[in-house]
Amino acid sequence: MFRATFYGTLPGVEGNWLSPAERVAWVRLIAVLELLPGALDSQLRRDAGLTHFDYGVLAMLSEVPDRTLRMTELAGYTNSTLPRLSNVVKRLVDRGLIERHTCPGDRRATNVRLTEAGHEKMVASAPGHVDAVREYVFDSLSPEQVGQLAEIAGTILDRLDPTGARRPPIDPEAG
Amino acid sequence: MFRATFYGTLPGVEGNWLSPAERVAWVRLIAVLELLPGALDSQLRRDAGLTHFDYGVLAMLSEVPDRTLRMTELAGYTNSTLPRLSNVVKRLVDRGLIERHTCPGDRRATNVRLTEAGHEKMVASAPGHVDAVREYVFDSLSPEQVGQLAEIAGTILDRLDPTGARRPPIDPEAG
DNA sequence: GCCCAATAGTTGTTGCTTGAACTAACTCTA
DNA sequence: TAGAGTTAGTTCAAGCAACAACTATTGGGC
Repeated sequence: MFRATFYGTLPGVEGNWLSPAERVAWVRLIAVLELLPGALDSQLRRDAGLTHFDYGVLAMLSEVPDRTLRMTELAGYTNSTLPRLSNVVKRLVDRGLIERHTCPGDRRATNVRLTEAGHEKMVASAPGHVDAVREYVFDSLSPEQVGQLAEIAGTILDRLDPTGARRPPIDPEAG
Repeated sequence: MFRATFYGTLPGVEGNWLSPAERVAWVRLIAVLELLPGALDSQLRRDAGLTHFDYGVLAMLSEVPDRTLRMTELAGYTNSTLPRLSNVVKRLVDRGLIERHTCPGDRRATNVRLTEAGHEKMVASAPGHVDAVREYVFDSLSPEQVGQLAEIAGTILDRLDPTGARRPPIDPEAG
């Protein structure tokens, strides 16, 4: 068996390399990072004609009061950027799933609102998507592991997004 | 505070929704999935002029015997596809970091080999990249969490890649 | 009241990924 | 030793994302 450690060490070269345990965790995390988004995208494209990002936008809107959010706020909550969101929103508007309104109070700003057709799209596609999420992730994790995953991902997020601007307020009792 | 749970429940609609604990874990995992690849990419582009995928290709080659792999094998180990790898390899060949050789035994196949320049590129960029990995991920995780992360990611990978074709053999003692 | 900086979005360009064709080479079978 | 089917890899077109440049609006200072 050869020593394909993939990341984290280069034999004979000085460096603050990862430990063996860290290397194993890192290789697997990278693989999940590379495979899971594609798997989620495939399921949603096939069953709902939506990208995972489209779904995230609609899901976010479907759960806020009045089903309306500012572009900037929505970009933050979907871990995205304004230019990317602007293009996606344009397509979703063309498909009648959301609508744009210039904010009356601040005419620079744009409010995005889920339409009734958009809500119906979510009603039709969310259960199937959640089934896929269960299949890929939660069905094979123990309750302890779910808690560990939340802790670990939260810790990593604190490093990636120290200000917390990208995290919408969550009420764990909701639902 | 509103109830932005983002994924996993649609009030008033039937569905096998996620539990509150699962929702928290899922929202955070999604955020890591969306932010971490971009963060790794930025560091490598800035400091080494490589994408994270480029780096993965070079890293994989740098750690196998003779620094040589088949295209198909390399595509599998980098969680990629043949078309994608084909384009990336073309660019890396143009930059002199790797070279292509038709396999003598099977003239359909192509062997890709890390050049000396490619190895030097890795020597120059790997330590900085590992520092970034530490900063984003491992510096703030306990040893127990590293083990938990390996377990959890491994379990998810079993679902995403049941055949294991995408996982190179790993020797945790290596390094 | 006017000017300058900051904020909110959009657009346009460039590059990359994906998926579908396509070529070339190999293997198995009759 | 054909022919059929499979495997390896490349190429092409379409769609999406990142980055930079741009417009429009607001607010603050003099």
